[in-house]
Amino acid sequence: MSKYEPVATGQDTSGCCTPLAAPMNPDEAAELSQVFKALGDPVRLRLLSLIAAREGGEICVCELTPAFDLTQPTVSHHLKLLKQAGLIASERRGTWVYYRLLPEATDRLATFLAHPGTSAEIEATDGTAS
Amino acid sequence: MSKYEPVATGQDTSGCCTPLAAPMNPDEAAELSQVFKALGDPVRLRLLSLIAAREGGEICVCELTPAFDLTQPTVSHHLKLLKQAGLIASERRGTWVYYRLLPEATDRLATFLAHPGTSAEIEATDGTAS
DNA sequence: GCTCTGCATTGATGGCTGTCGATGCAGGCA
DNA sequence: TGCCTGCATCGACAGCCATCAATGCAGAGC
Repeated sequence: MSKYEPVATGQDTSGCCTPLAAPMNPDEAAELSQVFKALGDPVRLRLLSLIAAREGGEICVCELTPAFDLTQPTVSHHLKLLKQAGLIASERRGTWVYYRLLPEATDRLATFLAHPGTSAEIEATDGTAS
Repeated sequence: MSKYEPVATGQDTSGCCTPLAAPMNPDEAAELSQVFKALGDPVRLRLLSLIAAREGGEICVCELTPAFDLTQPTVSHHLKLLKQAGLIASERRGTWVYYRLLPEATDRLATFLAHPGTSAEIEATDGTAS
C-alpha cells in the first residue's frame, strides 16, 4: 500500500469500495425491522413488559389500559401493532380479551442481536457458527 | 366466582382492573425504545449486519454506501442514527471513516428480550421489586 | 497554495405514525 | 328483548421520519 487506502480487513482487492455480498438480504431485513419497529415505542415496550411480567403470561386488556395516560383506543392500537408483529397473541374469554407473549418472536430477535453479522436463518438449519 | 370475572392470575382482589405496578418505568422504556427504533428500519438493520459481519468489526463507509440503492447523504443519515442509539461508533482514519459495532448495546437489548417482564436495571441495583 | 475526494450537514418534501373522539360490535345480564 | 360493558375500528390531525439535491468541511496529493 503506497498511499492511504481503506484497509478492507481480509480482502484488499481494489483498495476500497468492494461491494460486499450482503450477509442479510433485503427481504429478511424488511421483515425483521418490522418487529423491531413494533418495539420502537415506549408505550409498546411497557405493554410487552406488563404482559410478560404476568405469571402465566396472560393479562386482561382491562388491566393494561389504566396503566397508561392514554385513551382506550390508543392502547388498543398499540396492542394491535404488537400483535401484527407477532410478538403477542390475543384470546377472547367471555367479555374480556387476554393477551399473552409469544416467546418465539423475542427469541428470534435475541438470536439476531447475538450474531448481527450472520443471517438469522442460518442457525436454524445448522449449528456451524464459528 | 359466581359471575364471569377476568382471572387475574395469582391475584383476584377486586376481579379486574387492578392497576399493577409497572415492572418497567417510563423513563427506561423511553430510552430502550430509542434503541429499538434505530433497528426498526431495514436499511439500518442491513447496515448493522454489514458492520458486524466484517472481521475485526470495522468497515469503511465507502464500502457501505454502494451496498444500497440510496444516496450517500441518506446512508450517512442512517449511520448517524445508529451511532446516536449507541449501537455503533465511528473513527476517522485519514480520508476514510470507519464504523464498528458496540456489542454492549446489542447485549443490552438481548437481555431485555430474554426477560421482558423484569426491569433491566433491577439486576444491577437491587432485587427488591415488590 | 490549489484541487480532488470522502463524508457530514442542511433544507425541503412526501409519507408514515401516534393520538384522539366518535362509533361499532360482541358478550353477559335482567 | 333491551341494556350495559369491554374492546376494536374509523376518520381526522399534528408531529415525526426517510429520502433527496445542494452544500460544507476535512484530509491527501500535486
